[in-house]
Amino acid sequence: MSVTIKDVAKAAGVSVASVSRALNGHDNVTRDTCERIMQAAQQLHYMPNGAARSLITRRTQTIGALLPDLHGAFFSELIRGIDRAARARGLHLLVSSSHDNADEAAATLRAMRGRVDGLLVMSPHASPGFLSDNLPPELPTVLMSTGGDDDHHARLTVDNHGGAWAMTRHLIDGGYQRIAFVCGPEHNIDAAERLRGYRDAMGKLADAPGCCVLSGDFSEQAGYDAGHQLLGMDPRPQAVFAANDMMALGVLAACNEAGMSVPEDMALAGFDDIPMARYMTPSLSTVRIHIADFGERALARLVETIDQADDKPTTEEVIPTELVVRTSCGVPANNVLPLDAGAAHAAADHAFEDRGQP
Amino acid sequence: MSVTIKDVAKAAGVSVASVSRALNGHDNVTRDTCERIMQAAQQLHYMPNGAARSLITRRTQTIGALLPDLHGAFFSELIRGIDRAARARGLHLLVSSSHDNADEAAATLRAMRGRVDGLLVMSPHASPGFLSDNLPPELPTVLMSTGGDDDHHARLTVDNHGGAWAMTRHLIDGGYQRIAFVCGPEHNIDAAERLRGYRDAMGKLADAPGCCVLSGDFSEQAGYDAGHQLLGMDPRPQAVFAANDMMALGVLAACNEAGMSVPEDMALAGFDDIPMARYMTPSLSTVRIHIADFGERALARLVETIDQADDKPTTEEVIPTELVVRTSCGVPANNVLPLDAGAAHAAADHAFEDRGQP
DNA sequence: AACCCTTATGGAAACGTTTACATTGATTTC
DNA sequence: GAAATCAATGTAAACGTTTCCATAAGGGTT
Repeated sequence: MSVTIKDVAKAAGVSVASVSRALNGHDNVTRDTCERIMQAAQQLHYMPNGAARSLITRRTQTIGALLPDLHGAFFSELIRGIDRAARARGLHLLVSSSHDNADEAAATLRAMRGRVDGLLVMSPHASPGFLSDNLPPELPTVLMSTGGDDDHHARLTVDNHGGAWAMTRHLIDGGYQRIAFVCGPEHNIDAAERLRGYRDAMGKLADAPGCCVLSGDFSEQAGYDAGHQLLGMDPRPQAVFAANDMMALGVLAACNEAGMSVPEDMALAGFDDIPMARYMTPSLSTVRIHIADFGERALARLVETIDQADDKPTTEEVIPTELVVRTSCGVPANNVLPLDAGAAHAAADHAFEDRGQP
Repeated sequence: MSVTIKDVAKAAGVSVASVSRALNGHDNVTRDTCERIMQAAQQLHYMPNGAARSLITRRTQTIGALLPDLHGAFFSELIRGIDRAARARGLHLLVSSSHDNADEAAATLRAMRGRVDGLLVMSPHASPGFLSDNLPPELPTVLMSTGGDDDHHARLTVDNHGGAWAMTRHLIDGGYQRIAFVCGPEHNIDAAERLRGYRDAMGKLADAPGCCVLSGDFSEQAGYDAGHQLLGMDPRPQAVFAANDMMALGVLAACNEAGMSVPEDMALAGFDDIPMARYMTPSLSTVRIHIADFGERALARLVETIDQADDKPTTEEVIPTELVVRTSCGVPANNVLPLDAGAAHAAADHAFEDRGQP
């Protein structure tokens, strides 16, 4: 069996209590014994058992993150932010992806009890009651991009509505009239808010002049399909606003395939500003979310909640978005009208923030 | 305080043993009491404490992953693979990034003891002795892309040498003679192997005719810098092989900025085949690693190790790589010589595997 | 020299489970 | 009808820590 604190105590000729004190850096232990203990521990390759320790300290130094998925540029960035903030505080990260499977997500959530000090939950798929049924009570939790009327927990959301509104406005100001929108998944709260932003900017009504809404699911394939549909329409839309960048990529592929050029024949915009957006040709106009900041902020918020643990202001915090105008929308950033002058800017935002590995 | 198994026992009017049995689905408990217990548990919102449970069962249903970083396309894909395999087995994932900080990595490693059933370690930065000093003994571990002479643990590596060799050969066969190579970080084992593959293909000698090695660190910025250097050389290299895709991206940016076109004025190749590679213009010729498979395989291997736990074959497994010829290298896939015919293929590998979210 | 105060150390309880073992009561078997 | 078997349940030990409390040993201060 593996070596425990008792073995160290025996080897150093002291009691387990002293070993524990020495190893945790308490001051009430002699220099001499302390050294003897350290030496014994090192020699035996002793490593304390985390489960036993956190059983009694009621601290795990770990936070759990339940995300809908772990894959893709968005989550990579999100995890980066969460990890960065966690590391800064010496916390570990227990990640989990639910992949729309509610039962599995529930099981995961229950398994978290006793293993984490707090929970970060992103569950954009509306599912009333799910959280209140399955969140361990008494466990500090921060909800990210999550719907529902749960008001016991702090909540962070992205300004999807504002971002979509701004982009739509930008396209309108650029002179486009028939602007199509490609939706995200049906019951996704982010997707719904983006659609609402588009609609509000277009003039509230679902059948406002120029309004045209296609379904999608945030996947590139869905964008590609939507692109095909768009190209076959009779009064063809002049611009397409996809609810995320991956779908914009799909639309672009469909356009290229059909020999239509973007933005000349069809303007294009996305949402998220994933790293790829600025490398595409044409570079993609999009709505930037500071995704890593989002994650970082959420973790910071969670830690606050853990530290107070009593009074919960349960406020909602909104992460702002930012319009990023590149070439794909055919409209210069300063909102001038001409549709053909959009090829020269966006060369400067070539920030080297990425570090590929390997 | 939060509700424990005792509370449930009291509420159901039984002993804690019965509650435990009922909740874990043992068969030796009456239907009647079982129901009563379940009901009490549900009503009290009881969730078992993972720390207490794994303290006695010696199982955590969690595996730890220590990676150099969590960010970027490569790790995103790797985690996807690991997560997929873990979920399939009902295992949780405790991730951690070491960011080259040895002390921090050591602390993390020790903190894993008692919290995980096994460990996945990727530590491409050569550091002899580090692992043997800090890996919890008796803890099943699989080493990924990790050097050192540790022969107690199973090991998975990528065929970096073979991949780099194949790409270099491809460039040579395409008619290029002066082929430059942009290195990865100095003490990185993946990077070293890729360099070795390049050298071997070029003719072993560091100063073989046409050989030209520039330093780098896998970052886009390094590629950009290397690109600038390359453009200033007198007998300018005809082709550049970057040790990873991100650096290739940087080289491309430098070329574009200088008005040089790829592949006409300078051929370009990368390594990894990150998702972005096929979206760039020109699309990037690269060496594909099935990264997700790599992760999946590593986890499978770890689970095997955990399950046997006694005899350790401690074998090494090599993940194959695959040459992906697109347009940036200016050489068609079938190795014909002309340098100017490389613009029409690679349109078919447009696989919709990605699902951006949101 | 008796006192108190401080400091180092050990003993043992506690954390919330699971499980080996003991106990009970019912059912079968002769 | 008593003995033997069996299923359901309870009791208590164990897992490896931390920490409260008690104890012992110094070290000043009267």
